[in-house]
Amino acid sequence: MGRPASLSRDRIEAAAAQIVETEGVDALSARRLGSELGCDPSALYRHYTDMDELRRCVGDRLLVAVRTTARVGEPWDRTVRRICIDLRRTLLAHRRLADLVQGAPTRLPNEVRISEALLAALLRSGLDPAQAAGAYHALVELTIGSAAIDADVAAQGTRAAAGTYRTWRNDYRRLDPEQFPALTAAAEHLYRGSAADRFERALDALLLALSRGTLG
Amino acid sequence: MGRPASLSRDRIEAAAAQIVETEGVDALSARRLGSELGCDPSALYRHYTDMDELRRCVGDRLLVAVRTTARVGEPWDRTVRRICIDLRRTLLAHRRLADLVQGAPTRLPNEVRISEALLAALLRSGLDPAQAAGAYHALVELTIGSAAIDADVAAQGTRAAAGTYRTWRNDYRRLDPEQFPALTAAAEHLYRGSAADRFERALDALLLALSRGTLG
DNA sequence: CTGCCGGTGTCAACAGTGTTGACAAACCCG
DNA sequence: CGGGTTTGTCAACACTGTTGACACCGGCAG
Repeated sequence: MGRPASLSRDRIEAAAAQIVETEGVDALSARRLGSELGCDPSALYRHYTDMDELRRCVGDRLLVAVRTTARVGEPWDRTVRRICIDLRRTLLAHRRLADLVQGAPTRLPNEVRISEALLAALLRSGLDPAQAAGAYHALVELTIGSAAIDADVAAQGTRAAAGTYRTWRNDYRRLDPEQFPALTAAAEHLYRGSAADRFERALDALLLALSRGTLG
Repeated sequence: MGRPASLSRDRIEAAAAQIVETEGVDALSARRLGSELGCDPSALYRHYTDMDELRRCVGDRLLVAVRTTARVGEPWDRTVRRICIDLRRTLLAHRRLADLVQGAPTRLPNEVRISEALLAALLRSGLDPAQAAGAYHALVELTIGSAAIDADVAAQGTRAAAGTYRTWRNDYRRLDPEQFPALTAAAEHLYRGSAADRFERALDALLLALSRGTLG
């Protein structure tokens, strides 16, 4: 009953995802989305309580790109590593998508799927559920944190990012060596290589600690 | 020469920090700050190019609370641990302060001070500058990530946070065990204890990996 | 069939936001 | 005293999320 719906959560989220992919999350506003859908902005409030709820749903939808199907014979730590790297890459693929996901867990389909895959791999490693939960939290914090920190620079593209990193190194190097001996000494090595490499090394360190039963 | 200034970066930032401490960063707007200072909002643009620049400066100012003076005879890993925990606590102390700091490094006074202290401790451990830089990145990513993830819940206060965590556990527990065996099995142990405890365990795992020269 | 109930989209409006360009006040220097 | 310069004021623009009244229109009951 009622007037036939021309909108649906699916159609709305598809259009919203399109906007986010091409223009970044900052371009996603009620009016912009309305014009894309050919409807009044206020119509969106018939399907979502908030723009915030809509944003969370779009954020989760974009997480479909994270692959979680475990490959046969793959060791647990390779699975975990692959998922975390994929998750981080997906978060960085769209400008500031990380903003939509960080904070409270959404418990939406894709997030649940990724959590299940991570925990399954951790349990497969022989950890008991409590230890697996601790490891899960540590891995997610590192992954989301890395994505949040790198989001702005990653949005520039790799060429521009390299220039930005060089600028930062120079800024640190130019500090007074008397006052900041460690920082000036290490300046040359800060923000070296790609952010992805730095993340993977941190991830490997954490995974090694996990495999030795350090955490939990 | 020129009209005598009634505003200054110091006075502006002090008022802004006051607003952030009492009402959270969302309350910090040009108009709100102007009314606090008894001046027109547009006057702020004589002292900062952007509201974004102003926010970064305020964010850095609030980092004064992070203690970095190394205690005599303190082992390097205790120093690192203390600074990271203090940094995370400070970021969580003000509603969404983490938002102001994450992203690009500001290279403002307090951030430089904290970076210097962290790198000094890492160099003291015997790492070479390149390894210290890698360790620094890993530690900062974990710390900022933890703060970013916990920000919303931490703003509720510890009592309400416990209830929120219980709700999440219940949501995960109620999932279909056929489809999500690992998640339902570990649900009981997710978001257990305080977020600070979870962070410290992750931090310890990372520190242990560092001390064994895993990273870098 | 009529009439109404209720879901859906439209419209106008409110209260915010950051930001800019023209203007005026107030000082220093020549 | 008359510029020149800095600093704050004012009004305006282009946005944002959100709400309440209204109109549309289908299915169901009488």
